[in-house]
Amino acid sequence: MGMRDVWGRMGRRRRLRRVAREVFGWPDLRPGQGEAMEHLLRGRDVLLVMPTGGGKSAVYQVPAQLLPGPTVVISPLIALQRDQMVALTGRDAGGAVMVNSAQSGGASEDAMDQIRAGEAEYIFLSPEQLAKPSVVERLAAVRPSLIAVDEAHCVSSWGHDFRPDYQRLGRVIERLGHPPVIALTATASPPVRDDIVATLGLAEAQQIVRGFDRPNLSLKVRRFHEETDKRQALIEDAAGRKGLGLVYVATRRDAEAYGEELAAAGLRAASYHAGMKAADRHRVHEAFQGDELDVVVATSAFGMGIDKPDVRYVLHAAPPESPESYYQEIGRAGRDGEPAAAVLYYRSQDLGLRRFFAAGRPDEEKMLQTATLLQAHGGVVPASEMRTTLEIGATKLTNLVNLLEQAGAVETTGRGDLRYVQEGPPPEEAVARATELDENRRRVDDSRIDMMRAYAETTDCRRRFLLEYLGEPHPGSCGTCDVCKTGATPGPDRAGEPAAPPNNADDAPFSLHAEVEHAAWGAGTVMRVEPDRITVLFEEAGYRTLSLEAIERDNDLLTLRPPARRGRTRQRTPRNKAAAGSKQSTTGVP
DNA sequence: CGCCCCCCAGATAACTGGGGGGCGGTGCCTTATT
Repeated sequence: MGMRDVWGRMGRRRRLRRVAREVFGWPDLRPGQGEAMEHLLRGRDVLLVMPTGGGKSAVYQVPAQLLPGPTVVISPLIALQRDQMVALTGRDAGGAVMVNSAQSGGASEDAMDQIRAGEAEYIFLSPEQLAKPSVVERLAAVRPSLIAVDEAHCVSSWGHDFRPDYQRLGRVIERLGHPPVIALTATASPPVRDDIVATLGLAEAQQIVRGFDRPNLSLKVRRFHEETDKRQALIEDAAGRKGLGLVYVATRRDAEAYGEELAAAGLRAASYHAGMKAADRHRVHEAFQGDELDVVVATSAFGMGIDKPDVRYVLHAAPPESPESYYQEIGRAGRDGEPAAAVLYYRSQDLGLRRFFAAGRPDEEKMLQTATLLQAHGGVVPASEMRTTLEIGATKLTNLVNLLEQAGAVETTGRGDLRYVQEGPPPEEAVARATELDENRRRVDDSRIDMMRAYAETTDCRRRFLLEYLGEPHPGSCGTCDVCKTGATPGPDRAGEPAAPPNNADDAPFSLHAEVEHAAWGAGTVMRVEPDRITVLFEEAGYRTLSLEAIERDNDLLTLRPPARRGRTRQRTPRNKAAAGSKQSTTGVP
């Protein structure tokens, strides 16, 4: 963007410091914060990956004070919008408002009026609000000077089907004149970062990634064959622990069942899942914050926005769908820097539920109908009309439209209406293309589940596994996870197998993060190197593990890609910065 | 994909085993009815 660089570097930093101090009461900027803020003032887009409690919100709040127009904050949960708005209205920061369905239409109108009149600096909304052309038009008219996408990993994890309006935020950003954009998240592996940058359409985004390592978190996996054994062991484990804990389960039913069993074992236990009444959920949340509970048993519904420093353990009764989700969930323990435990109670069968969740396919019949109707019509069709004709809801239609758009068959007008692309492929072909794209995505999702299995069954250092998955090389073993401590995997399948020695990326023919090309699976990046095998993340086939023996046998199977041919840009953060950030984050943030 | 539950058959007195159906997560939003 062509923002004039009216301030020199030192001037910018000084101004940012002053605002941080005078408006927000922060004595100084933390590592990573100042750098990200400066990029925004310079008109650049930023992707910031920083742990919760590291001061992510400050990174958009402070520059917002120095930029001329209002700041649009896109946030996935109304509860998060509310928390942040309340925090801002307590300061002399220019006012904050929100627009959502939890408040009256009048309140949302007032919010818009305040933004228009310059009486509010920050406006909080969900992606679904921004799916309404009227909302986007009104925001565009007040020329926002900054857009913050909070919990940006949702763009990647929820955009595909659950909340498809995330997939459309790139268009919204364009319609709002593409001012500087900052995407914020606590956990994102390199491919997820790329996905966020691509989906939001960030230009030359500066990626600022602080380290992920949490040395005070001990990692452990306990393997079981029988469900009842696993259950009993988990209950005994939790009942014997001191301090506050979280137990993550896969189903609502298990949230209730484990909650009851832990209560019977004498703990102050509460269940939490999305099927509960809002008032009950709220009460559990309050009790958790207020130290009235020993343990919360929850589905993945519990966690976003939580920043309680003294959680001492996170037990998983079942594996989540990816190592990043796992890291996100265990990262809620030990934020105070004191020792905390992360234990996965694992049965390979439990991955079945995750495979089921990942298996959902788009409705091809409705997709074909959508395409056929639009092409036959030849003109612009309002989305609402299409919903009525097809008898489907907004979520489903947005999903189909997203896919058809990616297939080059359908486009949306500025007013949010639908139109068949001139010279676009015929409907049958469009559906075939869209289906293939969707299958690609499912293959990658499936391979993430495979990586979760690999974590649970690894005979190597668990910390290294997670950190390398997240793109942070970790030479050597941590010495504190269960594998490092026992020198062998605790599982029944591979008992007795010696622990793998630390890898030596320099000697390996394919080193960590090398860009490779596979005869059948195409382009990929080496994500993990072990003595006898490597794991590659292929752009279309997902994570695949290849034995070095097979690679040596067939010279054409896997080849290095020359840098010029690399399709996608990986991490732009210099290594030394990531390492410096890593050291900072180990101090723990209360 | 893997489970739980129900039903039924077959054997046997209060059981067991097999087969089939249904279910399983995350949150915006809207809009009509108490």
